[in-house]
Amino acid sequence: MREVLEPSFFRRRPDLVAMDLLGKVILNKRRGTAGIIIEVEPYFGPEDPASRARKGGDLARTMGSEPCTALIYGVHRQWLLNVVAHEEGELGAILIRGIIPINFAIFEPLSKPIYGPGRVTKYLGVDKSFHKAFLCDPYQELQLRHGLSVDASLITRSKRVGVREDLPEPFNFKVRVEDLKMKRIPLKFQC
DNA sequence: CGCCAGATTGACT
DNA sequence: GTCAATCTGGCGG
Repeated sequence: MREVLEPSFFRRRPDLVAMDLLGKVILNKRRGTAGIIIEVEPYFGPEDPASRARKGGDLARTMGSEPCTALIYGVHRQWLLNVVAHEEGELGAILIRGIIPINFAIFEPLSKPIYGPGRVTKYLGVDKSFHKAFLCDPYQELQLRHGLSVDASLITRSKRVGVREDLPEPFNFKVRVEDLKMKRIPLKFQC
């Protein structure tokens, strides 16, 4: 447990990956910051009116790159952290919108949740330099690791935040913090 | 090359 | 409530 996620985890439909990312851990090894993911949004290919995939260029190319690659989207003076996720030959990425800061070593919360994709990257110390980093590699500075298991019944769905033209289905996924069972888990390995 | 819009945030009227 | 900062790609001249 608590190891990095497998790339195959991300080789599925972005909405399914998004839901399963809730409870997982994002870790910045260099900075020593980490958080449990509590809010995400999937973005799909060109059929998704809110997706940067339809714009082409580097963002669209990155959305089609190796699943588990970081995609850093710069907008309005924020860096937004996404993880590439898609089936073979498709495009997709998951936006990380909320975390609970944790002490990774003892796996305990450090503070109230952080909501807002720009605030998440600011807390974690993620910027453009992490663009295209591979997050399923234990030797990378930025990693995605296993964390808590979240029951599907505890996931709330709503429309994606801040998009003008959204898909008919609600694609914002959240877990309520009080529904997360935090328990002390001894660290089996050092990182 | 200039200008616009967007998956935002925080400061200020 | 309003405004502006800043990154990227599309579009128009």
